[in-house]
Amino acid sequence: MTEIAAKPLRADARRNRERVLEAARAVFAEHGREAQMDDVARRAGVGVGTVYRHFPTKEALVSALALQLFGQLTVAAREALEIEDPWEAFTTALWAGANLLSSDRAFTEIASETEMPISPQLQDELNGTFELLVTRAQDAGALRKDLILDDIPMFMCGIGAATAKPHRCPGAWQRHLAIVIDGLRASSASGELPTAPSAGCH
Amino acid sequence: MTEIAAKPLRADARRNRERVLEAARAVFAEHGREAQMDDVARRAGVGVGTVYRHFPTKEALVSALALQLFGQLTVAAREALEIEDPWEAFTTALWAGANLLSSDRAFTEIASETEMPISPQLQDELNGTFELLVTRAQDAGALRKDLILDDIPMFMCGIGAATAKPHRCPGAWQRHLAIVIDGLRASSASGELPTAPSAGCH
Amino acid sequence: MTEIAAKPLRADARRNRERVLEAARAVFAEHGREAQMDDVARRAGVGVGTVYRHFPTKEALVSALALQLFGQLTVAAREALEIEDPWEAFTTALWAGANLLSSDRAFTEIASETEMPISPQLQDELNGTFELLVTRAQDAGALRKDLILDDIPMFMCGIGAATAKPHRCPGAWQRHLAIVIDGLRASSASGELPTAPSAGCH
Amino acid sequence: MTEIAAKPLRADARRNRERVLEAARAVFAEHGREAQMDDVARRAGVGVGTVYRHFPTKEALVSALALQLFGQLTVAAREALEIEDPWEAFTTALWAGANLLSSDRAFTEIASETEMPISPQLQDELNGTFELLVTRAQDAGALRKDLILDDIPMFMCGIGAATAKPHRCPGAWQRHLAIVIDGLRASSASGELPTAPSAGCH
DNA sequence: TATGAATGAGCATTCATTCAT
DNA sequence: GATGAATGAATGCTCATTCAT
Repeated sequence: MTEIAAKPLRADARRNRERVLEAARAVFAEHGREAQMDDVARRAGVGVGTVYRHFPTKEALVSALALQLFGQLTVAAREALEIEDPWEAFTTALWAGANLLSSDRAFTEIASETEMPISPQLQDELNGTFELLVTRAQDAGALRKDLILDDIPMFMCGIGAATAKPHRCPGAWQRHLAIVIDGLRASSASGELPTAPSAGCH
Repeated sequence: MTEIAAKPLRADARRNRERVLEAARAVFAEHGREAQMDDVARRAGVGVGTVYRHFPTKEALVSALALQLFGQLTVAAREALEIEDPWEAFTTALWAGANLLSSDRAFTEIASETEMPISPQLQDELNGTFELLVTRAQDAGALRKDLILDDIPMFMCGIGAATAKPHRCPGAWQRHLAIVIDGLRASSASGELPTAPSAGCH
Repeated sequence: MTEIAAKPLRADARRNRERVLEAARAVFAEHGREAQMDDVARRAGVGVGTVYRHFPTKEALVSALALQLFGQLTVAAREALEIEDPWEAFTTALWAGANLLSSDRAFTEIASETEMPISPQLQDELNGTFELLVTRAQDAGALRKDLILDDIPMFMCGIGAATAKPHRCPGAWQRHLAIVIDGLRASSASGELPTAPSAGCH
Repeated sequence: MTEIAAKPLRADARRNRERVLEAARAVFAEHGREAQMDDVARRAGVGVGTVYRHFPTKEALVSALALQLFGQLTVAAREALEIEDPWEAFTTALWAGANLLSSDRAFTEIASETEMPISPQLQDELNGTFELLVTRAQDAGALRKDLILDDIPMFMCGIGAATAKPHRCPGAWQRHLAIVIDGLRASSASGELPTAPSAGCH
């Protein structure tokens, strides 16, 4: 009976959490880090107190947003893994990731500023998947051999920046990524990349 | 001697202006837009009032910083123009620009957020110089033909993002740029770049 | 009972709004325009934030104060209108107005500086009421014929000045008004008043 | 010899003092108390330092201004004293004083806020002169007997308020004073004035 | 001595966070 | 649990005053 009574509340709470997250995503996308908690609350149609019930801190809310995005990115990468052609699989994952970033405007800004708050498991899974994508493409002779895993998030950030509001034309980030991908082909490598940073570097 | 006697006060003031600018550069580089005027003042070893005497607004200070950087970038580009080999000239300019960005950490953030506060003349000169670099490299058959001028700042932003504080390893942006440059070779082009935005697209 | 339950929060808020207004009245009365928001907050026993929640700007707070006073003045004038004797009605309104001003010391200063922040309706009502008072007293032959509506606020300001802090003795403004009123009797007029300003002159 | 050398400097200094005072009068007249020392200096064509050399404090500068005005008022009153007809002498003094106030717009504001900084001697002379004017007019049966000396500055303040910038039409203060003067005639008195404040009340 | 650059306390305002209802 | 009013530390900016040149 307690369970029956408890569940509806939980459902309500979860629903509220979703609404807040959704609102936060929209608001932060539009105004970047500068967006205010009150705006999130208003957009979600709840009181600020409710926002704080679910996310004890603005920081925590932003983290949750980041987590969400990385989840989606992981899913996309895993889907790409199912593509047979290793190069196509790899580039598909890149395009998918870039697409995610670009649909969430100010996210790049947020992501760059925040200490990435991903759980180790998610991090591992994401890394693992991309490692597979990279290795397979390299083994197939399509992807340059000197690319390392740590270069990937760097591209993503670059793409994100190309998406940033004020000065880009539509289509800009697609051009950027296309060039980067051309630069990633094994055939494009014009020599070793500089100072490969020590493996686990963050 | 007349010169020394002419503007003794101005000498002091100019010195202070420099100190403020220098401090601002450091502080904004470290904390981004969020840096506080008081911190700039403290770092410069002057009172806030002095900061405001030289830059009537936080915005104005940031603009001055931006102006400075773009000035340096212009100079670097013009120097690169004197290199004979067109491809080397072009890539040298890119490396110089990236180097500037990377030495001024949070500048990317600032640059992305603000309506570029550069004077039209400087803007024109910068554009003109890069246009020359691009055209020459393309005419020499070294640079892919589908690259347009508007792609350049996009790269720069990307590089800047790769420099952003929290998650990059040293050497990361160099790898990023190296890959991008490889992707820019005429020989790397694997087809036309997507949706070339209409020329003057901001 | 429903009423008590209906808006419990609002009740609290409204109470606070009153407290802030009250405090503001006292503080501005004592220090004039120069009074500080923090002082208002302290006097009201609330945080500054609360003051700003109710009045988004110092200016807005001052306006609210002005509005309040003019409201009271309007009420007083309308009450005076019910007195039968036209001269007595008119002078009663003057005394009431002066009394209001004098109980709110620095209001004169505020009133003189600001573009009157009254709603047009209130303005109209106040003007209308005084117009009636003036006309009736003139028609009865008690009030000098050359007095115009625009002279009234001028008297009020004069009275207010007579109330201003530093150099007035208690009772001063009463003497001032008494003399002015004597000067307003039809029988006192020693010739036409100078340059009657064109009617609607502001 | 020192004296010969010193004098020219004194002359310069005095000249500067005049320029500052003049500038201050203009600036304060236009902007009231809010005017800034820098504005005064700029208008006077000197550095702030020079302003401070002559007037150690903003307050002191304002006081000097007030003193100046009271000096002029005293002169005017003494001149009026030479008019034969006692009533005309008295009213002439009033008009002269009002005229002074009205030509120096924001002075009223300043005067009301500041503790009158007149030297006892000047104060005495001003009081003495007006006392004479009042007594003579009363003895002649022209001025109401219940007017006391302390009522005079009150009028002046009232007139000043009528001159204050924002809402008066040209000619307003003249009307005000005309009415007050009519109220001051012995023949206008409709009874004793209220609560005569104890003599030296100031 | 004049100058105007430097100073820094002071003030209006914002916004993340708490807590009474 | 939800609400939104209250809080107050933090921040950009001003301006009277000082002091090196």
